[in-house]
Amino acid sequence: MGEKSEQKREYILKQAKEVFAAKGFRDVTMKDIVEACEISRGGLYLYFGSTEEIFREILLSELEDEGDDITGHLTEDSTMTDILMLFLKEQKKIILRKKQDITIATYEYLFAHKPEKKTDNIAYNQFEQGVKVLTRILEEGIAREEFYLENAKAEAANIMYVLEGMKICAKTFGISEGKVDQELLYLVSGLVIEEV
Amino acid sequence: MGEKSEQKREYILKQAKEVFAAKGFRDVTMKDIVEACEISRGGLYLYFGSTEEIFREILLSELEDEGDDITGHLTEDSTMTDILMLFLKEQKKIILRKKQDITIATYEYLFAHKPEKKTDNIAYNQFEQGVKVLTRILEEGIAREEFYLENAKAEAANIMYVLEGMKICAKTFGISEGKVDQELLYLVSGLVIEEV
Amino acid sequence: MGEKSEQKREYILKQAKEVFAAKGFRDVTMKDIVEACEISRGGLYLYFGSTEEIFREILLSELEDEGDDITGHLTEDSTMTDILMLFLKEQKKIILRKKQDITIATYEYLFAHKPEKKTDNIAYNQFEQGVKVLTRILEEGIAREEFYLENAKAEAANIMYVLEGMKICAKTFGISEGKVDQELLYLVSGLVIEEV
Amino acid sequence: MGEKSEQKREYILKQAKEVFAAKGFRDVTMKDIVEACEISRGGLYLYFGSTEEIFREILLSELEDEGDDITGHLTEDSTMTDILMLFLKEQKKIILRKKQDITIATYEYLFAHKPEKKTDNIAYNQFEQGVKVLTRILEEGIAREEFYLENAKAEAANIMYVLEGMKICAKTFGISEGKVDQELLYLVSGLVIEEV
DNA sequence: TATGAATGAGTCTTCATTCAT
DNA sequence: AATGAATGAAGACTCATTCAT
Repeated sequence: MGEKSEQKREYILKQAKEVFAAKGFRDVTMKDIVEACEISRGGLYLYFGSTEEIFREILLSELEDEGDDITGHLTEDSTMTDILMLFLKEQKKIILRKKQDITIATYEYLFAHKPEKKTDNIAYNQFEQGVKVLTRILEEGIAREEFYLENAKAEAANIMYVLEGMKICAKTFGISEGKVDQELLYLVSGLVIEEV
Repeated sequence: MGEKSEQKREYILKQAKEVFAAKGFRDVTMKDIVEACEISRGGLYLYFGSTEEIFREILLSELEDEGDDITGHLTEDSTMTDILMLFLKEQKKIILRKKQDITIATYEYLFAHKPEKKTDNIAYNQFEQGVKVLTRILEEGIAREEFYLENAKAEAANIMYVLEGMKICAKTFGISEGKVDQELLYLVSGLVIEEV
Repeated sequence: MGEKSEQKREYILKQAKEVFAAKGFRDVTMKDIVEACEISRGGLYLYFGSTEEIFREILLSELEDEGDDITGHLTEDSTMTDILMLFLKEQKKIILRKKQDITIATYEYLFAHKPEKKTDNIAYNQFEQGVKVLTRILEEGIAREEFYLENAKAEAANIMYVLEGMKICAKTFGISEGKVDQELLYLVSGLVIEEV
Repeated sequence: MGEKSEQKREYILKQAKEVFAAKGFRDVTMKDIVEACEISRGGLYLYFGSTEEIFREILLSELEDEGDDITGHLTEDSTMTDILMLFLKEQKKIILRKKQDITIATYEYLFAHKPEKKTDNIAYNQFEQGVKVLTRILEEGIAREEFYLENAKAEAANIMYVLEGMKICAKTFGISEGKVDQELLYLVSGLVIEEV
């Protein structure tokens, strides 16, 4: 059999995630996770060999959970501006979330674990996925004459950098919700063709 | 006494900076620094009590080194576009630098050391300083009719977020110089009034 | 779980006691105990967190071992003088013992660990316990007209101070067995009603 | 020259005594004394090689300060009971003193520094000196028919043990002034011939 | 004489990891 | 599968003592 009880595996990841959210990545020891799971030291090693391994798993499952939310909305009859706003609102939630937030742990992990191939890099994939989704939204918006833009892809990248910037700022010195709203509004206002 | 030899103090900071650049903040031990300085364990403790203390000092001296570079140019007869480009070029260097780069160490340090007052936070001060400088440049550019912009301050914040975003992306998955140039160009092109 | 193996716990205490008897309290390091037990550094910390903790345990078990020896004899048909002599002989053993003697360690420990409440103080309890036992013996002796005394409790306290005095003298400059006998005899001779 | 400046030597001993009174013997480091004296590390070593050496000196000068106080009174026309009370009052002060009290430091020192010859032992000398003084007082009292006693020397030793006992009890668990008075009164009441 | 920077040995303490049961 | 006692390496920190000035 590949991996003992799949159920227990999931349980460990769930508990461990809370620990990482609370302590970041570097401060977490196997002992912390053992205690959070109320299992034995040896028991944990049966499933995972290190905090790195555990965190990588958590990160991958996070990546799966995200994504396609927006694409589902692309077929609806709402305007592209609405959809863009929806996307940004989702990002805002990520930027400001406090509970179950492994953002700092993720940065700490990434600083210490640069994969050989860029495509193995979770952060890269997440960024590129964002650019892709945004590009689709913007292009469709241009087609529908909602947005005025010459280069959808460049704008998409630009927005993603802003979002990344706000994310790291939120974690290093904190940003108020007001500031985030203000910035997101500024981003959108630059795109939308104002009705006369 | 000004705390033992000021010269040795500087020497330790210099050597330590290299260690932090190479290993980040969390991985660095007092032993690492002792070895890099080729002094005794006790000798280091004569000057600094912890890696935190050492890194804080490095960070503060970094902060001093930066700053007013640009403001000096404000009186010259170059165009504001030139000055903006100069500012961004400086930022580009920071984003892409490999040598003596304590960016990752700084993030790691900040994650673990959130000061009570926001104004004590080095990252916050650095960000706000950037916004201020940019705002001055943009406002002057607007006055001189080089830039077309309604809200200089909002644009300044926007640019700073983009720069922060690129900085963290560079450290988590790497950005090529080309990408940075492209993005910076995109930023500027949105501002400048195109000559007919 | 009753904290790992109770057997090993006892073993550590036994070995540690020898170390404390040999070196006093202050000179003993966790390393000393680790070596005396032939276990690993981390292994010791599994059971005890400090020399203080270990010594406290030893002290408490000592306290249990002592005590009621004498009271058991109170019902027998021996004279009270016999019983008093028995008590003093026991004390003499304590004063003069060399092997497994943690007296000095105990003083060192007490100097450094004064509990808030007097009733938590092991030395106080030991002293008061002695006074109580002696008082009972003396009172019974008075009742049986073996001893001539006006204040049993005061005499009990007096005897205890003498014993404490001899204990500390034995440890600071040494007392010969002859001197102890002489002093104890002097104590008793002052109490007993001489037969005509 | 034997020893640099005698004045500085005395100064160091004076400052050091305060440190020992505050921290006992074992906890005091050369650094503590350096700081208390506000001299340099090397400077202290010029005069003394260790805390042991310093403390020994303090102890010896203490011994000199004590003593003959009482013998001076032997020629006066006060009763021997008065003189005995005076002696005990002096001892009471020692037992209860809090300020400038190096009693604990002395015990700690003695535990670790048993001299070869008993006559080199400060504690022994102090004890024997006490016995001698008391014996003289008691003998004179017997001669004057103030005290009823068969063996002055034995009683003297007995009293000294009681005093030692109270001293150590005071330091390990504390004795109230009332208790000390009570005990001393009990001691004297056993000696004095009651007037009819 | 006097200074105080520098040394390095020694202790404490924590953790990842193993392994007998 | 699971347990948890045991190990030992590694890092932090302090102090007595020396030595160039």
